[in-house]
Amino acid sequence: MDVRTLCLGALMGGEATGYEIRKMFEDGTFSHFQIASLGSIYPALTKLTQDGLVTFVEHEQENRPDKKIYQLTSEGRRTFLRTLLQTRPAEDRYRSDILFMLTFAEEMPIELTEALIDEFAARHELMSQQIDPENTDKPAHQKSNARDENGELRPGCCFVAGLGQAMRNATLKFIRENKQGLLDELKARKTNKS
Amino acid sequence: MDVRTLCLGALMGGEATGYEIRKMFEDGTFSHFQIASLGSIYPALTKLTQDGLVTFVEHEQENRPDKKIYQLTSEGRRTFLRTLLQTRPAEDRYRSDILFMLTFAEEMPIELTEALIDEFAARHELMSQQIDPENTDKPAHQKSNARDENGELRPGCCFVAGLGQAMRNATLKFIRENKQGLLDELKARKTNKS
DNA sequence: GACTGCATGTAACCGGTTACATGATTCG
DNA sequence: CGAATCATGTAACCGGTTACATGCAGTC
Repeated sequence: MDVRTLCLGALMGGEATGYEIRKMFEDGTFSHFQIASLGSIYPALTKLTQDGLVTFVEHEQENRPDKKIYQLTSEGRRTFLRTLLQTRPAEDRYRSDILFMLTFAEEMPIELTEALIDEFAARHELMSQQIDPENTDKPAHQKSNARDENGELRPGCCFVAGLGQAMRNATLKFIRENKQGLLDELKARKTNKS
Repeated sequence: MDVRTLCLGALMGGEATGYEIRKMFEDGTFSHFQIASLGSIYPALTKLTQDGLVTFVEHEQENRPDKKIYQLTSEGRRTFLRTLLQTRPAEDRYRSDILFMLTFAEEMPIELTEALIDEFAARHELMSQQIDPENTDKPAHQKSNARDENGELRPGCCFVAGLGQAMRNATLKFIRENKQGLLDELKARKTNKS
């Protein structure tokens, strides 16, 4: 799925600026399973405007560059919905340098192994907080995209967020339960060899 | 982490052909958290050979193109280890078209939602079988990379594989427990609206 | 007869990242 | 006083994917 489609999806939850769209992928609703950087979002939005799938209203701001608040056109909405129906979703892909590196735990100093595990846990802990199912406490002006026009939580979002949460919890639990075991075994091996 | 480094890592478990390396990322040890396609592996291997980080022996085969069996040089090994020590691992990224699509469950026919969930579950189930911690039953000629020269399971690999397994299990469990709930809620909403 | 697995390789293409440019404000 | 947040935009670059080329063996 290219950034254009992703942007259309982001705008399904209501109007937003390019900057806010990035936040949805960085912090918000979509952060666990899609990414997109500003360098790709802005051109995508421009292209979508040319194709008539989105429109924007320019809001002047003092001491700040003008805000472009984007919105789906009815054709944009239709196009996105059609895409949903027609797209064969690509395979999921999870990339993790840390896990790749940990595969070689034997070959590196134990302190590094521990540091890597801790960093892994810390990062996931952070994400975990961001998805917190009842992230209702966020300031109202933040486009969360998880609610529809009536302010109701979209069931699809709940489901997906819940799934993300379940994954993270399992990850963190596994680390809590197995980190020490790994470190101990590595230590044992080292003393055996020397 | 670029494909070159990934290839070096793949060869840490012993010699392998380009084709076998791809399998490690497709099916094997690394399949859950890194990917690499043949189109990137072969050029990477060529480059690594030029740089003296790997060598290969050509094995003639009948009725088949020659096999190039690659192996780390001692410099390759050193380089890889240095990379492990020096690299700041990039952020983990999980991309899932299916989860993105499911976010918009409200907007699509219930059958599609169900089909997507089922496909998601099926794919994860498949991966789950591939990582099966005691995947000892695989034919011996398959380079698994999970064992060291003495045939012992590398503790790092165990840990990472276990983590992958824990994630998958949590995912599948969540789906079992919440799929029907989501579908029911979607149905309820539809009848409410009409 | 078609497809999959083994086995290597090349090259066009494309998409996204990174980095730069600009600039005020607020927080630590 | 520097860093981060808000806010947009451009362009070079790069890395990897996709598709093509080749060919035999075994399976469905």
